[in-house]
Amino acid sequence: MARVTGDGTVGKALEVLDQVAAFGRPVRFSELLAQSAFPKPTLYRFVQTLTNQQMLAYDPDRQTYSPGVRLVRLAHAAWDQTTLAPVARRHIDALSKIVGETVHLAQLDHAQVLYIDKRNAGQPVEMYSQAGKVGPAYCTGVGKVMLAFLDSDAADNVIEQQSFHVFTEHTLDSADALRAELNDIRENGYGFDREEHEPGIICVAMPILSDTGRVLGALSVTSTTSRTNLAGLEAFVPVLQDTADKIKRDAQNWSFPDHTSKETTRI
Amino acid sequence: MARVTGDGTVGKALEVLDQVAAFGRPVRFSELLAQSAFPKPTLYRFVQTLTNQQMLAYDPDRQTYSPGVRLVRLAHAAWDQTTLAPVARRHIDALSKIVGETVHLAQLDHAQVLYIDKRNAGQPVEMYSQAGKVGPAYCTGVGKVMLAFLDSDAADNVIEQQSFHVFTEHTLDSADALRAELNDIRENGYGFDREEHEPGIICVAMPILSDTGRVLGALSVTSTTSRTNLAGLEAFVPVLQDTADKIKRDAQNWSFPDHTSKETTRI
DNA sequence: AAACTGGTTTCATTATTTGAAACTTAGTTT
DNA sequence: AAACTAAGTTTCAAATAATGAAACCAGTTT
Repeated sequence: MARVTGDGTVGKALEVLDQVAAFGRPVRFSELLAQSAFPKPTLYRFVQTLTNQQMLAYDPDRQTYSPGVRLVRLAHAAWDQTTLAPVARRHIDALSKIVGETVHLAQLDHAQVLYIDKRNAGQPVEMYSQAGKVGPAYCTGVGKVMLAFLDSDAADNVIEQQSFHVFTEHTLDSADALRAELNDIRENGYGFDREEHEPGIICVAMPILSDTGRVLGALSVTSTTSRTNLAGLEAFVPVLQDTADKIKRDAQNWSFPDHTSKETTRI
Repeated sequence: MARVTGDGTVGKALEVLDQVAAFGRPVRFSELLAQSAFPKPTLYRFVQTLTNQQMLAYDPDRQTYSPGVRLVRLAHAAWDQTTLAPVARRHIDALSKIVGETVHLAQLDHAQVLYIDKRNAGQPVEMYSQAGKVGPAYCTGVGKVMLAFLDSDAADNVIEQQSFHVFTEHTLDSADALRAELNDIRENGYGFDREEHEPGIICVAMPILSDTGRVLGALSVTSTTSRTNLAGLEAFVPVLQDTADKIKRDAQNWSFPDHTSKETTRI
């Protein structure tokens, strides 16, 4: 019988790590145990191991576990090497200046949208508090445009995992409704969020596709129904397209500076 | 014979993850193999597992691995729940406004200094590019003040792992020199970086200690020898102390808002 | 003091990891 | 095109590590 987790011991340990992170607050061992599939000593050892490895942090005063600092270090590397953020940075700066609205850069993680960067028109950026956040794929602009351009196996797989929780009266509430919408998006090359996630919040979203057609990520410009409407947002499509093209191009040419002997450098 | 890694299979897998992250750029399997202690099939399986788990990302076009996006999501949770950043935010904002110099907030990760937040006097913040960076503990202000207040077993362990690479003519170049310095710091309650890491760069650093005496992190105010000197920086000690106390207090009272039914929320 | 709760350890059983060797591509060279 | 090479992948028996029922050890509560 195939295990849910797969990937042996390492997969199980990472499952525990996710479980802790999902709590959103420091948790006690017993709380984890209560909702864990693992027997007590097994879970105990995983938690011990992860704590040793600084993947979890243990607060002896409160006797709680939370995600460890080692993750912050690793994520810095991930953000820098794997995400579109470093290549896209200057392009979304420019985009946000032109459109004067909030701009998001996102990628897919499992079946969710992972926000990688954000420009809050005008405001200085508060990065870490935003990047790393996840959102639903089926009811966000960036989510839908990315789904629309996945190959159909991958798309099916992701669609299957959507919750179709109804946030507003415009939320797409079924796989069929979503598939229809994805067809439209494929036709147009871009998509909207029509107050599907939060009332009064609308956006235009544009996929970032590689030359070979792989989905690299997505961009969106967000606004409110009090300031504009879908037609108003649609006017941004050319500049969004242009920005997406530039990011695509840079992402493909990007080659990492070879700092072979990297002694730790000044922050 | 005790393994270096310890922590069984999970520890080994995480060692591989670190190895990939340390490269600072996408790497091929063969590059990893060349510098790995693991035999080919073992390393191969670890890389496979980690990729399945999205802890690594595989680029099929270039046939390279890099740290995966799952880390970004996990780190968001870590930054939010485990680090001092969210509690310290308003205090370091205030501090940076008062002193008008660059302010750092750091914690220890393994034997290194991990920068958690930063205020770049005046400039708008560019967070992600900075938070997550690591630096040496033996030649930075924040590193030394944290070491000084660790209990002696932990300190010994960390000191043992320092490279004592000589960056400038003022860099402490031995465990003995460092230990002497740590004694002074323990006496005073704060410490300096006397151009030990980079010529012309100096700082005052203050540990953030819990009521029970545990090291929670450290704060520093950084400047240049062209703008001020150690005596000038020492004038900031009272306000640094005050800020550290406030962060300590808030960290201890901090209780996480209980969003039990956390549907994904807007970014 | 007995019962309970939350956390930790033991140890024989079981399942997983391990790695030498063999194999498969894909790319070069003769 | 055959022979060589390098990089990546699979096999399989032996070695090792993970597993979890049960027992144990604090503190607390009844």
